[in-house]
Amino acid sequence: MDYNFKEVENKWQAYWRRNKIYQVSVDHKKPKFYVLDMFPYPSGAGLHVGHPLGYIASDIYARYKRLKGFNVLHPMGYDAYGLPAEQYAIQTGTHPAITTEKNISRYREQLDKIGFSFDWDREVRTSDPDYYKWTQWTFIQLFNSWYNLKTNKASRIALLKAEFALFGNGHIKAACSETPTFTAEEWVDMDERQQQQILMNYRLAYLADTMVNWCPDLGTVLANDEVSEGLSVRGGHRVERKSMKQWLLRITAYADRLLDGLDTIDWSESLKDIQRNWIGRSEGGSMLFAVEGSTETIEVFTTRPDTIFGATFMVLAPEHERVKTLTTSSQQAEIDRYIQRTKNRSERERMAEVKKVSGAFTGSYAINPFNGEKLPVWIADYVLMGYGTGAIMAVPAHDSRDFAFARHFNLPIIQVVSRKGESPSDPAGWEESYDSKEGVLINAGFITGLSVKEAISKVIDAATEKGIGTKRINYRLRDAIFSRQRYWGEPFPIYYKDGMPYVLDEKMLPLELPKVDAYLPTETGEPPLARAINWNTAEGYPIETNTMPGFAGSSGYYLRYMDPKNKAEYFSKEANDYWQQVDLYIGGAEHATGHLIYARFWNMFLFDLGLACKPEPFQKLINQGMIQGRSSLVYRVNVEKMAEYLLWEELRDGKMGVSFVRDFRDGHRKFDFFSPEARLVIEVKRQHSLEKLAHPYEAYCQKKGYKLLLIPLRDFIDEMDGIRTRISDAVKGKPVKAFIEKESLKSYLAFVSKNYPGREQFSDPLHVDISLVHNDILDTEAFRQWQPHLAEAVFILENDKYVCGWEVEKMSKSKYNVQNPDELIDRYGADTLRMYEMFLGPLEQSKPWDTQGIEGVFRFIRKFWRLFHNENNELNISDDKAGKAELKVLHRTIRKVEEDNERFSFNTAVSAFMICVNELTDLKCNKREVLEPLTILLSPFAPHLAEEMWSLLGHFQSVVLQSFPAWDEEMMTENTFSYPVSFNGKTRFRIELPVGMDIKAIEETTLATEECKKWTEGKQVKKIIVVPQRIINIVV
RNA sequence: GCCCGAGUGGUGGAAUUGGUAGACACGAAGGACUUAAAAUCCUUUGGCCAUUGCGGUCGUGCCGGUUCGAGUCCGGCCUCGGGUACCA
Repeated sequence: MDYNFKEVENKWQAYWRRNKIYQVSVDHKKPKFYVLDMFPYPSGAGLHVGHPLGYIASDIYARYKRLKGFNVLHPMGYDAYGLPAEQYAIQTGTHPAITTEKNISRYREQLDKIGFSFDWDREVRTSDPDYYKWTQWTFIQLFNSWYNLKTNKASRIALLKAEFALFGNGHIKAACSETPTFTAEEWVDMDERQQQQILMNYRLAYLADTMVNWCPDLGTVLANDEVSEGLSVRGGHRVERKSMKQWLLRITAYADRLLDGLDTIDWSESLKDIQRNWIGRSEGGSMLFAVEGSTETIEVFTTRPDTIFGATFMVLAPEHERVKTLTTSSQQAEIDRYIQRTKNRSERERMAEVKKVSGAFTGSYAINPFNGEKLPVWIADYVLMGYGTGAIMAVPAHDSRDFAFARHFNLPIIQVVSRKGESPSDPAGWEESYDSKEGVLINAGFITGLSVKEAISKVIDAATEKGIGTKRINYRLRDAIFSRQRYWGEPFPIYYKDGMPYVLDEKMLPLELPKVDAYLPTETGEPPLARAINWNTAEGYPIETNTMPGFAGSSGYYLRYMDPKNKAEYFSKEANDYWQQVDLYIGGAEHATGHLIYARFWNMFLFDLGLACKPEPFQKLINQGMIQGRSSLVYRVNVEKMAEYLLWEELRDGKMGVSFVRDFRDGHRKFDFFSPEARLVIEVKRQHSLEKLAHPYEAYCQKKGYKLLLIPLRDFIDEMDGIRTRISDAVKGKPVKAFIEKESLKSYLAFVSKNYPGREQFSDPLHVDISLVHNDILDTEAFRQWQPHLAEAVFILENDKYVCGWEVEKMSKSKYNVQNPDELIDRYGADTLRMYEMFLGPLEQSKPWDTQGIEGVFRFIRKFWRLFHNENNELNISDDKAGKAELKVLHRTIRKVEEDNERFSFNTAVSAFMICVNELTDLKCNKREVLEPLTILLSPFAPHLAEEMWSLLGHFQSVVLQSFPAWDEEMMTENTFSYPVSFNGKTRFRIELPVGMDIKAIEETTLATEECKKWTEGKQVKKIIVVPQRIINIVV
C-alpha cells in the first residue's frame, strides 16, 4: 500500500476538529467572505452523491479564499422542520424531533467524512427554540408593519394608527387589501374590533379568507410554489381550491423591489428569468365599462388598451361578484349550471381541460366607452378571479384565448391591428388570432393609424380624462400563504381575543412547540396543535393552532449564522456590518420560486427595519447541476424466443447447405423447422416436454421417412456448438440420435449480454443494482446472490463477460442507481471523491453520475504521493534548486488553477493538476521549491492529502492557514512559438519562430520554407494574416 | 403554447476574446514487469481512404450566411433538458 488514505483522512479530520481549525470570528484586519450552501433538509435516506456536489464546490472556493487572505464564513446547519418526519410521526407516533435528530446525526457523519471546512460552532437548526424564537420575532415585526408606497418601504403599524387618528386613511398610499376610505372622526369612533379589522388590511402579515391550495391527503394548505400541475410537489397528492382563513405575508408589496433587485445581483440569467416570470409584472390600464340599463360598471384590466375597438364581448370569472346582478332571469339557469360545473372540478381537472372552450352568457351587455358598441357579458373559467380584476374585455382578433372562445360561441371578430406593409384580411378565414405586438391600428376610431405603442398611451390618457380608467400595473405574484395545518413547524406568536388576533409580547418568545397526544388533526378538523393541553395565554386567551410553513425558518437563517449564539438579538449590528450578506450561495435551481423569493422578501423587510445592512441576501448565486443516475440494465431472456431466433439464424438462407422452412405443417402436425431436401424435422422445446414427445415423434417420422432432431432449450444456453454439429451431421446424412437424455435445466432464468447478436429480439431490459456492476461488466456471482430468485440465473456472455446496458435517469431507489458517497469514500477516500465530483464536468451543468472515471482521479492522488516518495515508498524530497522546466510547470499550474478557481471551473482545475503531476513525474521532480507551493495549491481540492504532505514537508502549522502561492509571468515565458501555418484556414504544417519576431519577418520566413512552397505551388498568394503567438494564415 | 439552457469521439468533457477541434480522464486494443494477480509503466485510439513510410479527406445536431479563418457570431430548422401555463 503506497498511500493509506483511510489513516490519513481520519487523522486530519480529527486534527481539524480538535484544533477548531475552521472556527471564524469577526476580524476587522481581514476582508470578509461569506460562502453558503443551501440549507439542507436532513432526510432519512441520507446523502447521495448529488447532494455534496455543491458543498464540495463551495468548500473548495471557501478554502481557496482563505488561502487568498480572506476571513471566510462557511457555516452549515439544518432546515429541520419538514413533512417527511411529520408523516412518519403520524404513522408511528414517534415525535418528529426524534426522527429529525437521528437523521441529522447521520447527515453530519456523512458530511464529516468528506472533509468540509464548516465552522460547526455556528450550526443552526430551524427547530431549535433558540433559533425559531427569531423566526417568531420576525413574524411579530411583519404583523406590526405596513407598506408605505410613498417612501416605498415598510413602516410601523403604530405610526399608521397615529395617522388614522389625525387624518383618516384618505391620503395614505399603502400596499393593502381593499379598504373603504374613512376620516379621522370615523376612525376614532370605531370600536377596538373594527379598528383591528381595518388594520388587518394593512399589516404585512395578515389574516384573511383566501382561496388556498388545500391538500386533503396531507391535511394542510400549500403555497403556490409547493404545487405543480395541480399536485403537491412533495408526494404528488391531489390539491383542491378552497376558501379558508389563513395567515398571509404581503410579499406583493415588494413585487417591484424584488424585480428591480434582480438587476443588482449576480445570478444566472435563467434563474432571474424564472423569478421575473413568477413575479409576472405587466403594465397596462384598467378601464370601467358601463352596463346597459344599469348603474353598475365592470372594471377590466388590460395590457392592450389600444385594442379596445376590437373588443366584441366581455368575460368575467365565474366567481366574480357582479355575476349575480348581471345575470338576467332567462339566463339564470344556464349560468347556475356553469358555475356549479366549474366549482366541482378539481384544480387538476381544470388544468387538463384548458383546451376545451366553455362559458355561459349572462344576458347583460356592457357598453364600449369609446364607440358605444354593445358587448355581451359572458362568464368563463379561462378568466381567473385572482388576477387583475377578474374581468376582461375580449379582443378575439388579437388574443388566442378570446379567439377560440369567439369561434366556439360564434361571436364577432374585428381586426384592429395590422403589421406594416400588410393589408387587413377577413378574420372569418383565420385559423388563429393575429399577432399584434407590432403594427399599426386600423378600424380604431381616434387611434387609427397610430403605432401600437402610441395607441396604448393615447387610450389610457383618453380614459383618464373621461374618468373611466387609469394606468395600472399587475403582478402574477400572490401573497404568500403562511399557515399550515401541521404540527412540526414554528407556532405562531398569536393569540385571539374576541376573535381578533393579537401578537404575544416579545418577552414571551420563544413560544415553544407543545406536546400533543397525536400528530393528526382533531375530530373537528382543527390542526394538531388544538390537541395541546392548555394552549392558552396566562390570561386564558387561545393561542393560534396553525404552524408556520417550511420556508419560514429558511428565510433568514443566513443572517443568524453571522451571530448564532446571540441571546438578546436576532444578530448583532456589529456582526451584520462585518459579514453583510452572502457573497457566494450555492444550491439547486428548484428553489427559484420558493426559498429564493421568500428569503429576498424577508431580507428586504429586515433591511427596511434597519436590521440587515444590505437589501439583497445573496450577492452571487450558482446553481449546481443535478446529478442524474446512471442505471445499469441486464437483459432477461425469453428462452423460447431466443432459441427460435438463434436456430433460424443458423438455418435460414441455406446456410446449412439445404433450405429450411419455419413452422412447417404436415397434416395436422406442426414442426418448428423442416428441410424438404434433407427430409429433416427439427423441434425445439423444454427438456421435460421433449421427454414426453420423443416416442410419438420418432414413430411418426419413421413412418414418414423423416429424420428427426429434438433439441432442448438448455442447449441454446450452453451447447450452441453442439447444436450446429448435430444439425450439419443430420443434413449430411450421418446418423444422429434424435433425442439425448439429459438432466433438465432447473432454471430458465437467463440473462444475455448487451452486444449479443439479436439480443433485442428475445430479451427485455431489467434494472440491476449499480453496486454489482463495474465498468459495465456485471459481477455475475454477486448478481446471483442479490435476490433469492436469481440464485439459479444463467448468463449468456460475450468474450467471457456479461456487459450491461445503461440509461440516464433520475436517481432513485427503485431504479437501483443510487450512489451513496460512503461506499466511494471507503474505496477511494474523500479526496478522490471530492476531486472526482468536480472532474465530472462544469458545476452548473446536469450530468449523469458514473463511477467509471473515478479510477483516473484515484491514480492522480497516488501519483501525487509518489512525487514525494521513492520506489520503496520512503519520503524523498530534495532541497536542490528547481530547474527552469520544473518552475515553468509549477507557475503555469498556479496561474491556471487560480484562474479556474475564480471562475468556478473546477473540472479544468483538476485537469491542470493532472497535467502538472504528469509533467513533474516525467521530469522526476522532487524539489521542495516546487512541491511546497503545489501542496498549498492542491489543499482546497484534496485537503487531507495536502495536510499530510504539508506535515511531511516538515511544517507544524496546518496547510489551511498558509497563503496561496503567487505565479510569476517570467517563469513561463518562452523564446519561440510554434506557429500553425494554414492555407485558407486549413492547418498544413507548423513553424517554430522567435517570439519577438516582427510580422514582416514572419511572413517572409514562412513563405521561404519548403513546405510553404509545396502548398503555394501554381497558386498565387493573395494575403497573409499573422496573429502573433497564435496563427499564420495564407490566402491563395 | 410561451420563456430559458444545451447538442463536440465508444463515455465524461476541453477549447476563457472568432485563431492548431478533441486537452485531461475513462473505456478499449496491444505490449513490458510478475510464477500469478494487484499495482505500475509504454504504444495506439474521431470517421473514411491509403499504409512501407509520407500522407489525403471528411468532421463540433441540420441547412444557409458573415469572415483570411466559425464549435464560438448571424438567420432558419431539428432534437433533448429545465421553468411556466388560460396571468388578459
